[in-house]
Amino acid sequence: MAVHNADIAAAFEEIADLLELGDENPFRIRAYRNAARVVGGLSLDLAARLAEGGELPKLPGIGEDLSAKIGEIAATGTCKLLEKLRGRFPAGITELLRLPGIGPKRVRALHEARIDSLEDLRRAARAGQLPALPGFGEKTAQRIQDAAQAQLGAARRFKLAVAAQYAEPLAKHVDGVVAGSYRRMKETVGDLDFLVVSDDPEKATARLIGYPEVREVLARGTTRSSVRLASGIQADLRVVPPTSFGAALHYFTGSKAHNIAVRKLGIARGLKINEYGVWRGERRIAGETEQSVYAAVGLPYIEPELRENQGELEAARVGALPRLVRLDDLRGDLHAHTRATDGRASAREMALAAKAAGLQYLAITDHSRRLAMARGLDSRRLEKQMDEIDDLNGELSGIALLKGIEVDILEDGALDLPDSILRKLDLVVAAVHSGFKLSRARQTERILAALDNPCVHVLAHPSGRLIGERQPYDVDMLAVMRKARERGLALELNAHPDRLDLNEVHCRMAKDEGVPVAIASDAHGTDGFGVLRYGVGQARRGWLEKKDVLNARPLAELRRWLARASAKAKR
DNA sequence: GCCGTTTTCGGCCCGACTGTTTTCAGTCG
Repeated sequence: MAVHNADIAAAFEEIADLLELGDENPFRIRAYRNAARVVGGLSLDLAARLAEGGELPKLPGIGEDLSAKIGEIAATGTCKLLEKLRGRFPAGITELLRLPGIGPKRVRALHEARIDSLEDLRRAARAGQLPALPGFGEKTAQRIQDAAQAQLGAARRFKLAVAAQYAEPLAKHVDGVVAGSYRRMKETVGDLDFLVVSDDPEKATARLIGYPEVREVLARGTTRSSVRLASGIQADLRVVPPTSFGAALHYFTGSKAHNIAVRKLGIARGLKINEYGVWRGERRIAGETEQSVYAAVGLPYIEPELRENQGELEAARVGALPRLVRLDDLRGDLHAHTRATDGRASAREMALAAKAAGLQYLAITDHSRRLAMARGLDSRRLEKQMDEIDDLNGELSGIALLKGIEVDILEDGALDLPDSILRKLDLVVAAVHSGFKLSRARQTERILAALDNPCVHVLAHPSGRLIGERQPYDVDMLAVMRKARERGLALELNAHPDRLDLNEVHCRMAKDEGVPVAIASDAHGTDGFGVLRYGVGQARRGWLEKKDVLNARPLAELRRWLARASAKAKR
């Protein structure tokens, strides 16, 4: 059973939770949480590296002890400390920590009253036992009871595109900007953070509370308030004076780990950084803009998508920040469907919509025959579509159509259409749409075999995940990347907000491995190109620059790349 | 548990809101 970085991170999180329940040194607990975050966000597979006899890289905040624990968990799936801590508390008690309004102190109080699970908690709440516990009053007890019953423990996160539908109108309503993980373009958003500049906080707060979608006011203070919207999403509002705008925006954009790291840099320079500014003693020396905050600690501006304390501060210090790809860098789109299969528009309509979206080329890549549900194309229908595209290219100006296919990778790694027809296309995108449950070894072997087919140019949605719905299939992504590199192929970053696949970690891996990434809309209708902005957001979180993105190249250059990939295959 | 152009020991980000705790702890972001 392979141990993944996510498993190591989960073990460290659980250790942190259990140490917290044991009232251990908070800085030791923080060290474990930090290690969980660092390991979880790493593109290098640590267990695989160790299994090959390699060394662990030097990781920030991970010293001798945590390195040894990584080795232990990589080898055995667990570690002695974790097992010892698990023995100290009943199984499942950490789920209580996930409830809003409950932290380690109250979980301990519950534990002492023999309340050790969500089920125990519901029973005790119904029996009216909670208010009598130390540190609990009527209101706390009621809040916890509501949360336990509503299963709020499984903190709900919203896909970025869904959050956008709530965030943007509300930002307009309160005349503020959205900060938080939304601004960092994280693929899912837990709550919405709004920042309003005003010398009249009362008025700004009243506007939030008066928003028609507000269902519940969770907190209401002089500068900060929180509400829950009808959709279930929580919105937090902060009001600051104009002189503090930059410091506040920086603070509320996060991430928390990035902010802590920046504040530490401040401390080293004798500065205090909070949401009101950068302070030397009583004097504010910066804070009107985010740039001024970074400048105060000797750094250039850092883009929000990079602010995860995953190396961006070190890169900033040595002038090595990436110049992140932008939406307007995209010249074309390499994955779109038409009515011929499961799309909703004709090739002509899609071409015009792509042109209107500012693109210069669009690959038509309908499904292949195996995907019967989508009326996938066989060779005969594909030939017909190719003729249609030739005609359209003769007729349309300002947009070029590429003849392509999204061909299924069958379970044995063969492609769903014969090479004889695939060779006639401009672009072949290969994709897995079945057999998600294959073992890691078989899945990897299957995909590597498909990438060895000389006709293939791009691997679509490489992990197969659907955010919040379907786990990625188990595949050795590093092996896939190395094969793509060897063959001169690209990997797709499918920009559909349900997919965002490659994820940010794999984007960074692709960059490190020198594999170009195609940011593709997978549009099924003329309104399908708007999602490219989410793909670009994810690419930016993965440190990708214009030069790393295949479809940021002009058409002539793309054609040369496609020809080279094909020529390489023929050798 | 980590870490060092003040330190190998003694620090470790900072502030707001709530509820119950009569002066502040717990939780959250």
